[in-house]
Amino acid sequence: MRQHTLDFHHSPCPIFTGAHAKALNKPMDAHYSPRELEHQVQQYWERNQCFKAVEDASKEKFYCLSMFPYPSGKLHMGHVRNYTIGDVVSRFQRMQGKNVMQPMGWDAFGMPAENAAIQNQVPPAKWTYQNIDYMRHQLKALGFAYDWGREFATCDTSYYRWEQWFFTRLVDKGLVYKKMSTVNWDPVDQTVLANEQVIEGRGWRSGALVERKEIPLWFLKITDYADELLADLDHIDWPEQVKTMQRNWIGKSRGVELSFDIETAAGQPAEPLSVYTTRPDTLMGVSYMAVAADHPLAKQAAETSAEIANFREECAKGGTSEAEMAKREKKGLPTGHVAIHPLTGKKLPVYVANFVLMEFGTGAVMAVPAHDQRDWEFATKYAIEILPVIANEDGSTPDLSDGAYTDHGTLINSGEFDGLDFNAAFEAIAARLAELGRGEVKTNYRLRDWGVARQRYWGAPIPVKYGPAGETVPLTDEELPVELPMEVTVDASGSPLKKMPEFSELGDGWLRETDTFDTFMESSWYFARFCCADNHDAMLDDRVNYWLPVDLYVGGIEHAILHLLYARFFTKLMRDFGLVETSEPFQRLLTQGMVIAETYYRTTSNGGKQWFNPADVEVKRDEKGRPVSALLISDGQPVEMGGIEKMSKSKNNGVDPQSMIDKFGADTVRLFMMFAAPPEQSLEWSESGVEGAHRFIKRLWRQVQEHLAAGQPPALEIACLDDDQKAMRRKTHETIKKASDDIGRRITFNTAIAAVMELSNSLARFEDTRPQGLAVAREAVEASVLLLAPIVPHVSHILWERLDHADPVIDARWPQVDEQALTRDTIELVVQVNGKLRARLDVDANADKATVEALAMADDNVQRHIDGKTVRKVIVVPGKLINIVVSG
RNA sequence: GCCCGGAUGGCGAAAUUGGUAGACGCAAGAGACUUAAAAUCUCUCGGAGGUAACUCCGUGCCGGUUCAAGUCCGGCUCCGGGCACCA
Repeated sequence: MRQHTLDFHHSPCPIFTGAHAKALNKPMDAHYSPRELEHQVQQYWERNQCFKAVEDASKEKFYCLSMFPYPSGKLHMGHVRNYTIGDVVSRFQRMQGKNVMQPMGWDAFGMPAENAAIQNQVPPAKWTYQNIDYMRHQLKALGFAYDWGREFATCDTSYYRWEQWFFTRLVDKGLVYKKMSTVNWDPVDQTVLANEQVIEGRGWRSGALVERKEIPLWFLKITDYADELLADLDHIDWPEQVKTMQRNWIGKSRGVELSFDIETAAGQPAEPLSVYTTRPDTLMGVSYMAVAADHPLAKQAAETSAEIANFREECAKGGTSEAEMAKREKKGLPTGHVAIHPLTGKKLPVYVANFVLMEFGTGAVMAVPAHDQRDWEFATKYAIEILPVIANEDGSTPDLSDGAYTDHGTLINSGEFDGLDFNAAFEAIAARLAELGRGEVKTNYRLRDWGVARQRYWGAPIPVKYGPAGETVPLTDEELPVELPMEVTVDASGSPLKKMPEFSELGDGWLRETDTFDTFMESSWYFARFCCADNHDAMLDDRVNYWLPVDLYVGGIEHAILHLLYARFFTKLMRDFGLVETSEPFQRLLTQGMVIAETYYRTTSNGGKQWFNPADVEVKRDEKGRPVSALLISDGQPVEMGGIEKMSKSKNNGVDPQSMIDKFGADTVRLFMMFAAPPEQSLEWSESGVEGAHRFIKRLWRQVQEHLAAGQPPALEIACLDDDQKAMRRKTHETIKKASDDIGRRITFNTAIAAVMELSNSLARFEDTRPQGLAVAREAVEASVLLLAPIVPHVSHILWERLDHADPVIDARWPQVDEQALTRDTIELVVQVNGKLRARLDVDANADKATVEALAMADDNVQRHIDGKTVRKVIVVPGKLINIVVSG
């Protein structure tokens, strides 16, 4: 079954036997041997420190950054794709003459290290640094043009000490505060769980029903910057979809905050009930109020009602994630309290409901079931009045039997406000409420402040201490940094810091904070630290203002909101402290798609699924090449095809980049990654696709060798070329034009590569060995090598050398288009009749409209389709097409 | 549930500003070379009909705008990303 793989290894055209290593320096290598070649080129780069970046005010800078990896063990294909994209852009920009900086580091704090520690009894620090060593080695094997001199890991004290220092400054400026917040509590393991660790409402290790628990936590005032975060989106070159997601996340809205007087069930006094609405125009349609289980009114009702007390307990069960809350069945109970409508005096029932949360807004909502879908569902379920107050576009009363009518419109059933449109009604009702002292117009944000405290060990300690009299004090500069103890034992019961008096007790009754920072804190400023990672006397220095903002940031779309928003916020904080000049960290953003692969499984006896790696499976195809079945290579028995999914451990469909590098070389892996799909789309892994990429590199290699063997070409004499030579030259320059635009502007490497493949195919058919023929071929060959140099840098380095260039290809000038070479004598015009293709004409490039029209009309096939019909119109798109519109 | 995307041959994709649907590659089939295989090279390759010229159909589904729609508009379906403690 593995025969073909073995044959591949033993073929007479070996790609990685050692036999040819010595031959590399001779001009006539028959074979392409990536292993030796890549190693040799990588050594050249390292020896000459080719990618060391130095500030140089005389040159235009280009800071290219890929999202740094979490050191989970080894690289996965998503990393390889991410870093290849960044590397291609970096090398391209260097060939444009820019001063390029491309750094790399490690996002080293996080939960997986703690989980590994629990499983393997290895301290998180040791596990992390081992992983970093292995993954660094892998990155080097891929030939990325990094300035390794700037490398750091966020778990280095020399990094996180500055984060601690900056946090104490934020405390001083009042940008940090502590408040009660809800976390997932595992009552068995007695520990706080991340949302990821809550599966269907239960703790992933203990299986216990998770409870919501309130604890005091540290917050950063990101909401102070909400307006700026929103406005500055207009000044950065990010994908529109990402900007839209951030706008929606910030969720700026204009509404009215108003209050309803309350008559409590037991006659106790109660504060007026405050709510916020973006639809004050529907105020006359309010038919009930809903409050959160933790709202004072609900607590009050629970004192006299066992039913409500039980309901409140039920609401405290389950995880805290918004998705889980939103999917939960909407339930509620009447509290017995009555709210008084501020304009009509109408009595409205007050419900306690599980979909209203104390953390959001005022913890209460006014419900208008006629014009809000969620309110409609709740009202329908509990038989509450549904009163339409907004008319259909035609003025009729909306049909509410299937759901709410949520569009804006003219008011009805609203007394004095009848006939007003949305804007007029908004203003009139807001004004009336203000007049009565019952409400005011208010701008609200969906964005909430950033909770940065984690009850975990493997993170940067929060630099705060608590005094015996209840004081909360940030640590002084002399007390910093707070070093995280490295030799610890981690178990499932939470952070060991809490059990380490040598860490937490400072004497005289003072206690140190044992919570650590959210790991998003580290990833919110690492791009700035890369500019001056060797400075151990300051967080940042002047060099940041040479390099920042990052010119291109490359990473997964999954970071579209949280990481990217926090990094933008942090940049604005640093700016306001005079640490950086820029207001935005990342000028241009490229969000790359996932790497996906086919999955294979067998159903086990207990009904579960056993997943098999694609490398261990052979696919059977029918005569059309359609996959029909798959066999496990080891036992020859069938397996099921489970569809194409994101590469993951759980589906066992991950392909190890290392095995592919060993088998085909880094250039092949890079080429395949860049060719198989545009960067923003998901990329399906295909080993035969990789083989195809490998074939292309071998063909290019051979093409260059054959060209060199044909002899030294003379200087190109453009005036002396015949038509075939001109056509070949036109193809070369068309390719340069397209590839430059594709790589430089569009960032679509797949089409750039396809264009070079076309050039290579044209060149293979161009068998002109006359002196000027060789000169034309030389231009084509050199263009191919230069255009591919950012993508397959190792083989390009060698080929460029063979083509007799003294300077390395990394410093070669990007090829320039000769516009003269692009001109054509004739062009192809398409002729349509009623929009359907009927003929193609070769016409003189300078032919006028009348001539072209006459030629089109004269065509036999066109005549057949317009014969006996009336020509109504002729549309001519110059240089492209003619459409003859006929009828009858 | 809410927010943001995506869907084109057997497969990955291309078509950049509304103007030739399927470039380039993979798989498959046929052939050349070879004792043989591998490698390499040549040809075919959306579906249906036709000896051919050519014709009809075809970009997830339904409808619309336009001389012209993969592309624009309205309504769906399915798949993916995010939802604040995975990173």
